[in-house]
Amino acid sequence: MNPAPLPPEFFARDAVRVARDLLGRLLISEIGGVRCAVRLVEVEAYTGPGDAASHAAGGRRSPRNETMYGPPGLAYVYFTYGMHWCANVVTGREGWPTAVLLRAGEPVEGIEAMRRRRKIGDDRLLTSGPARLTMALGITRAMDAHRLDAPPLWISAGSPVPPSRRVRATRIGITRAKDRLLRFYERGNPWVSY
DNA sequence: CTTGAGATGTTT
DNA sequence: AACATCTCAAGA
Repeated sequence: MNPAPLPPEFFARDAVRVARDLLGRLLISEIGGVRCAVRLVEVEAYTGPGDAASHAAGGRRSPRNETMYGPPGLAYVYFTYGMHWCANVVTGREGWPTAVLLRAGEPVEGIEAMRRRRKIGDDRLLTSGPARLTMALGITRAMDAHRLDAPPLWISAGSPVPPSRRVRATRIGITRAKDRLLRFYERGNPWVSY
């Protein structure tokens, strides 16, 4: 795993700050004997029990969201819409459910493997959505509660770098607060939001 | 290139 | 209902 991983301390902070510092970093998977990497270009912070959009809204606990209450630096992978996996990183302090959803990336390594896992002709749709991202990288339930500092899934500690080309983002509903959604590209313009 | 609707399947 | 994706359709 030559690119050194981000240590658990990196995630032990406010979710919005972690989200901001995640943009431009490499998310790397080694699954099924293949190494794939994407540069993160779109993330979304879930800020705690007061966040109505969070699985832990109101402090709710369930078998599904249990990982959110765990220590920072864990992957929280959940099943949604009866068919898709979405990957988050747990942030903040243990027992205080906050996380950052990994929404989109730019393919950097293992593009052929990503094309095999995604059955679509348009490369722009390879990793331009939270579930497209997990499909391309081979992330499933098995990665839930995995500590994100070693294979099969981790994030490089290398300096953030802007994407080299535009990657389509999924369309976001109007209920999403701008201060929780962070991305490098917005409607074609270089853009970083806080 | 953009928007929109309908189908898909499970958790809450 | 959910705010993910795919497909097909239509509009600018």
